[in-house]
Amino acid sequence: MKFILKPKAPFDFDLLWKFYAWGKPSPEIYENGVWRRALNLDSKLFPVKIKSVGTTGKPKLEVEILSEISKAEIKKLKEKIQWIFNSQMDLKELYSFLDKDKKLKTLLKKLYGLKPANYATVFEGVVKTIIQQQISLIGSMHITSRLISEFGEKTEVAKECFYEFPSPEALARVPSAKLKQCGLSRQKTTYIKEFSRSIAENNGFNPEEVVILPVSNGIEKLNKIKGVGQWTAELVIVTCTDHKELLPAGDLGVRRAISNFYSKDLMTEEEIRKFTEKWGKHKALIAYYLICNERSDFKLNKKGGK
DNA sequence: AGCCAGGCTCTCG
DNA sequence: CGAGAGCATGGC
Repeated sequence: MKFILKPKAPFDFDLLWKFYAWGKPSPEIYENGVWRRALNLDSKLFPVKIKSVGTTGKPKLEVEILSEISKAEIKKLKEKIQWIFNSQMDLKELYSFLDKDKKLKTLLKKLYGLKPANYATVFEGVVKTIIQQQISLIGSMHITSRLISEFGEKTEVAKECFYEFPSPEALARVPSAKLKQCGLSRQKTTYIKEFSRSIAENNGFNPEEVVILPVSNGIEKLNKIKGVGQWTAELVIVTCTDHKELLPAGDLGVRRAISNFYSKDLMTEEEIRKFTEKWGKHKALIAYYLICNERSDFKLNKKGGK
């Protein structure tokens, strides 16, 4: 079955994936303008395909579900999809803010209609962000893809594979040695297994709660997870919740993007915090725009991947 | 070839 | 406390 989603304008569906298309399951795959992945709702797996059938000014997304689905399930899935694409986000305030700044204004032309995606779940966000610690973004993407291909749920429709991120249960069950084979360090293997097991066993901590908590409480909760320090917690907050006022100022990528844009030597975390005070509640979004701006000429997977 | 890349925990002094 | 070791991969 198919239905149409109408995101809040402006919204450029394809723009985001120019920066993140990867060709391997992340678990989403974006090819030729079509985004696909499987989504797990209450232990049922739904293969989903999405493409843009509108324009940036009048955005429309065609959503196709390639399995049996009930009315109630459609409603839930729709909410999930809107969440993942942040499609209802209102960019008006951000844009009038950027427009008043001579330098930031230049971002509007290139990145008009860009919205940041959210990770589908906080669980997925935490695991991915732990993998990203210390190593390069590309390196972490390879490892994450292997994890998904090996241990994620998948379903095939018309010879196309749809992947879902591995469940806590699945990752808790996988022997450490097999996780390590994906390229994870010994420590990261332990962090991910312990975190997965604590959720699978339902030890009272539901990471998804973080979405509705105030930032400081969310970070506090996340910091209790072994393997999650300040950097990881802050990244999870900006990539998994609506708290876009938070800026992960200690992140090297953020520091570089902001410093470069203003032709300054790499600023320290403190300098970044001071410098971005005037950005108010738009901090994370502006930083996100700067990172994508930097990446416009940056190509992933040059060699076609292995 | 070897260093660096979107850190974190544990250990030691 | 603060500094330092150790860890893993891919890219340059």
